Amino acid sequence: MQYKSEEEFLKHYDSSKFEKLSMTTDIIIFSVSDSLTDNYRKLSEKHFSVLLVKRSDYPFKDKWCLPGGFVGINETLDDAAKRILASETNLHNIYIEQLYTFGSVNRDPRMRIVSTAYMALIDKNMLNEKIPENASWFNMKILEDDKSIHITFDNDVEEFSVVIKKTLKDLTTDRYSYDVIKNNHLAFDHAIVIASGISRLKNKLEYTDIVFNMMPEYFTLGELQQVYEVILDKKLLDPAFRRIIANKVEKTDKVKTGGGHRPSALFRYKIKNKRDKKNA
Amino acid sequence: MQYKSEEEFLKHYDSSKFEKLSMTTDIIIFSVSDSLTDNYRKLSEKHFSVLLVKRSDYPFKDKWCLPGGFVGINETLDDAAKRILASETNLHNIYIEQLYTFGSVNRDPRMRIVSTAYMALIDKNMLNEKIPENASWFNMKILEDDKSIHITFDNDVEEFSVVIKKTLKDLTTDRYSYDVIKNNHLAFDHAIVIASGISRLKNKLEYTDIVFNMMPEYFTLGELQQVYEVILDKKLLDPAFRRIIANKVEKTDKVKTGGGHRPSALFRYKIKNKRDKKNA
DNA sequence: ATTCTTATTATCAATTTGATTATAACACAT
DNA sequence: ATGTGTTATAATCAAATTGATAATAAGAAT
Repeated sequence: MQYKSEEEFLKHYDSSKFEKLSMTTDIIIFSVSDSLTDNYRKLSEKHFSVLLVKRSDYPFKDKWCLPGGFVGINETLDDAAKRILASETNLHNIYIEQLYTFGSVNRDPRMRIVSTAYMALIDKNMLNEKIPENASWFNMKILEDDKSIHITFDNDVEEFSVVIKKTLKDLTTDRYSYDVIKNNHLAFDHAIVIASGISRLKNKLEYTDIVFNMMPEYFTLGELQQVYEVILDKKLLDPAFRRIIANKVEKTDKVKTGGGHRPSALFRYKIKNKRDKKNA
Repeated sequence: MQYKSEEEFLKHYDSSKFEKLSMTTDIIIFSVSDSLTDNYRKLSEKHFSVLLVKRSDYPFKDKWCLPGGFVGINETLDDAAKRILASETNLHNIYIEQLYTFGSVNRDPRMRIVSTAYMALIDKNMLNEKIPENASWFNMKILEDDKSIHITFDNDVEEFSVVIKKTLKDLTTDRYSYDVIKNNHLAFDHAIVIASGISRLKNKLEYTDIVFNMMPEYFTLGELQQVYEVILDKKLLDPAFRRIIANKVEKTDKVKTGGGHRPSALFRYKIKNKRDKKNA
């Protein structure tokens, strides 16, 4: 059949002729938390943490999963992600970026569901409002090598771990494909989604200022370094770290005392001067 | 209603209760081509090129677009991308990676269609089989600054350009959102899809070996440098380039003569020694 | 043989990194 | 008040990397 114009074509268009599926978005909400390690001296240690939700219904009843939900027919993917993020945290203006779209056929036992994963970073200190009843922050301990990723999740009530095998997918870009080896507590393919998010975040830590989305307005360089160390799972040398970070932050006249040692200056993220290309 | 088990739940599950939509994949197939600049001396110049398809039907009849197609209900996104890639090039084992999922509501005038874009890189010399009748390679000339991207497409028969405005979306990661300012020849939101692909490729050129997916087995360092230069749209200093590339390639005993100057050695991509972390 | 052109290596200063050591200043114990 | 432990912060210096320019190489054209 021939149409004379785009308008005419669209008027007769039968949208039912193509197969349709459902889409969801899942949000990996990362943050760093302070855990008291020495109650007496009020020393705290930073942890890399993720927000998980306990499933109350089938499928995967009682397993933990990422906050997520269906994408409305008149809703953009970004809007769906922001809606879900806001419903979990009551926060707006949060850093969020699209991560990857997971489209294997049987990732959901109910039906064909393609899910676009997003990664959000928040400063937990902003979380005045309570998170929902069925949600919980889990501290993560990540051990990664060429072959596998081992993530331990801990929310003080329960602890579990997942093990993911990495297989080099492409030699030129060092991309890996992930296979879950051990996972008794995370629903769907969310172990892999989280692993992908961790990988993205680790990479972006090194070449962007993304970390500041997880920091409060004022922080010490030691605290900032701890955040890098706990996410990258490696110790950094102080002087090298300070050199790298130096032109991204500015010293304020505030200090943090009480640590039983020399007080540390509080710094603040420095809004980049666009003319100064070296800050990029 | 309460179910006793996951099996029972799934047996009664009504998949029609959620809104459904269609998904497509679009593939940005990038390559580099040699264009003769001096017929007499057989001098050629490299161009960064992309494969476009002319739409024969509505919507966007007679406009150019990326090769793409609907994702089958029992087909993974990756499989759909590979299927479409193979249908355009008759090539398998091509480098392909997922790029981004475009999910705005009205990106297709027919109905709600979410599209996951993939980027593929090929060496055009491998293309023995002809590309389809309605497809064409376009050389691209890319001019980019902080504010905009200007891409000129040229396939020797026609030439057109698109202009895209960049708006800084996030300060910490220098992410931009793209708005099409001028576009009379590309269908859908494919101008933005292509711009996103170019951005991804430019970035990956600098920290991966992705470029070798576009190179023949044997190449001179001059040719390789030209590929970098034409994609990044800037001149590189020879010694610096050679230092960076040195441990990624190995010299063979073949040479390329006939250029009216000292012959150049032919190199080959060196498979990385996994123990040598410095090559990563 | 001379000249042109690009290939390839050499050279060297400038800058950036890696790593260690030195100094600062608070909190606590004596 | 003094000393000790702890982390903060700066200073130092060798090693490695980068930016930039100059020097040499070798086929092809004249």
